[in-house]
Amino acid sequence: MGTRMCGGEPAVRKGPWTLEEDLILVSYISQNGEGSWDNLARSAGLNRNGKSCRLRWLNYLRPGVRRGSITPEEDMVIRELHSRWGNRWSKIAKHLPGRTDNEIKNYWRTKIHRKPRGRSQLQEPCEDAMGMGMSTSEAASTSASSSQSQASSTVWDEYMQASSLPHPELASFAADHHLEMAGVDEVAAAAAQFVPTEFGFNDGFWNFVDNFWETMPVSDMV
DNA sequence: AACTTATTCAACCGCATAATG
DNA sequence: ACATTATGCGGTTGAATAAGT
Repeated sequence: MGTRMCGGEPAVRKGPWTLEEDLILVSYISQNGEGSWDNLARSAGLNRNGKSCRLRWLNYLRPGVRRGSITPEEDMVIRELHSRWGNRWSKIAKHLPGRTDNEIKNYWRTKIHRKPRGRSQLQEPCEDAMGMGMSTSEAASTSASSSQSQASSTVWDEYMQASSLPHPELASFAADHHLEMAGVDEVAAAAAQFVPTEFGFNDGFWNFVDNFWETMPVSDMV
């Protein structure tokens, strides 16, 4: 996989992103902003198509993207919103700060609405993740995914040291994640005090978000 | 230890819609 | 009004790895 050759011409790269590509993409966007993805890919010198760049940025490299296990509160929100909207992953993701549609979709498929793949279908019935005690596979997944997600964190480590990026505006964060949520202004204002000056959000911010879910009934959200 | 099966999740694909000329 | 291009979304796949035998 990865690069495919086509009549000797180097094809547009596919497959997993390398550290170098991540760095190129991040530093390019930090200087020129996101959008115009096809053009961005060309201008940045990335041998990728625009869609691939967009996906990589939105799901993994963008500041504020939250990694790690889905919390019980998030699980609850996902279930509630899915019951209301169905597979509207991006819409659901807007109500889960830092989570992406892709991540929620994967979570739903693998943890909530488990549909066995592969040969043996006679596996255990849909185990309900409501138990929330993360199953053994959950714990395993953290280490399983480490190889790839670790690449991203390494990128950030290097990037943080090498660049002096302006801090992303909280407003844009709120716009990205809370747009349709009731009380967005209050959330943004209250969360602002936790936002550190460096790139990214600190624990206080996420604690705030977690607490927010406890106090904000799902039914209050648009 | 070697092999098989199950699981996870990053990334791709195709389609729909929006934006632009 | 139409054609073309860009963007966004949801479904699906496949490599990597864990778990089981």
